[in-house]
This record gives sequence, C-alpha cells and structure tokens, in this order.
Amino acid sequence: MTIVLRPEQALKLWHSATLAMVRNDRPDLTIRQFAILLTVYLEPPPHTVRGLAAKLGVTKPVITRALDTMGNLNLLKRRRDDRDRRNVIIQRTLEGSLFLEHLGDLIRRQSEGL
Amino acid sequence: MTIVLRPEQALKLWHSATLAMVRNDRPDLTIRQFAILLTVYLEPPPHTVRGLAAKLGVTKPVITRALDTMGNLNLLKRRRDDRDRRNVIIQRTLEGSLFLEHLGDLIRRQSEGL
DNA sequence: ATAGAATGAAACGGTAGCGAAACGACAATT
DNA sequence: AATTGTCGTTTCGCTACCGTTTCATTCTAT
Repeated sequence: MTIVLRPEQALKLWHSATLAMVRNDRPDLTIRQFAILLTVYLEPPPHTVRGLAAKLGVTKPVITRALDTMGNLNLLKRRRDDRDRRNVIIQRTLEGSLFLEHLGDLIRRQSEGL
Repeated sequence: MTIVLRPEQALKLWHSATLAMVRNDRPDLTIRQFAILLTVYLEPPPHTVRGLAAKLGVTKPVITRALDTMGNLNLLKRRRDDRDRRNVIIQRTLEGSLFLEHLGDLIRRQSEGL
C-alpha cells in the first residue's frame, strides 16, 4: 500500500515532530547529525567516514565531529577496520537503537492526528 | 481518511527528508528554528517572542536569536505591535512561504517511496 | 505622577558547529 | 625500500548557538 502525504500534512507532521524534539530536554541534534545517524541505522553496513561524507555531500571533518558528538551521547560507536586499518567502521549502539525507536514511534503517533 | 505511518516508515521518511536537506546547499536550519518557523506558518496569529518561547519551552533569547537568523534569510519578519508597543509580532514572508511549500513538497515526494 | 511589572533585545562567557588546510598512520605501487 | 595515495583526525580562524543576566522601553496600577 502506498502512503501519500499531502504537502500540508507533511508540514504538520514535521512541525509536531520538531516541536516534540525541542520540548524534550535531551540535547538537540543538528539536521546533519540526524542524517548521519539514520543512514547508519537504516542502510546496510559497513559505514565509513568517507562513505558518509560522500553520501551527504559534506566534508570528512563534518562526519568526524558528528561522530565525536554522537559518540559521547552513545548513539553511535567507532571501530577500526582490522582488514584495512586506515578505515573506521561506524556502528550502532543499543542506546542509539532505542533513541530511533522512540523517534519513529513519536512520528507515528503524530501522524495519527493528520 | 486517517494516515498512519508505521515507525519504520516514519524513520525512512525522516531520513530521506533530512538527507535531502543536507544535500541542499542552503544553510541548514536548526531543529529549534524549524519548530519556530512552522509554528508561525501553521498556527493562527499573532505570534510573539514570549508566546513562542512558552510554546517551545525555551528561553526568550533563543527566540530572539532565531528570529535574527531567519530574518536575515527572509524567512520571517518582525513588526512592532501598535496596540502594545512592547510586543513584537512575528509575521510570514513570501520567501518563507515558498521555502515551506518546497519543504512540504519534498516530504510528500519522499513519502511516495514508502 | 510614580512605582512596579512586562516585553524583547543586548551583553557576557562558554560551547560546538563550519570550511580549509595540514597531519600522521597505513596501504599500495614501483 | 622509497614513493605515492588513501583515510580519518586535528588544527586554524571564524561564526552561530547556548543559558544567564542585565537593560531600555512600554504599559499598568495606584
């Protein structure tokens, strides 16, 4: 079944989702951080710094910094690639999974009000 | 007709939307700025600094700064309230309307892929 | 008229983001 | 073994955001 949101519904959904996220006392993620986090969790591994940078169309330091920040929040973790020790593999965490689970549930609940 | 997104669909939608916004060369708005912008455009006026601060659960300087930034981007404008000159009324702009129209359309297009 | 309250902005010090450039570690090439 | 290339990080100077506090302006109540 195909779900098609009308633009106005899409905006309302975005509105209530952002509003809920702001009202949370958790630190806000940037749009870029969200894009990285969701890419890691929704797309097949492995994920590397340069791969994410290319996918998002940003420079590598942007990824490094976002990984620092979200790593401190335990939303993601880094691991050296043993097959090529230049690479860093970005991996999910339990806390990150829970965080996104809650986010998905939040958006779903908001979508019921459309 | 009620539209209900499953959590996984909600995350995919959020993912593609954030991805598209990052890949844009436009400056990224913060989550808070989005919440303010959408409140102004989707909820009935008048909108004041203190009202928005209360609605979002943030301090007034947060609103003032966001209005400075988005005002420079022509996404919003300020006007003194003539009935009570302590108040500032936040108003929509043509450019802001177009911006949100495109955003709504973007999310709608992404929702077709679910 | 004056004291008090309310409103939004400005000032302050601190933190975190940005792009560009340089860097160290590692791998591949010759 | 030496060179060249790749990968992620670090550094640099800068900008924007944060919460707190202070301020000027304006309204309200006495």
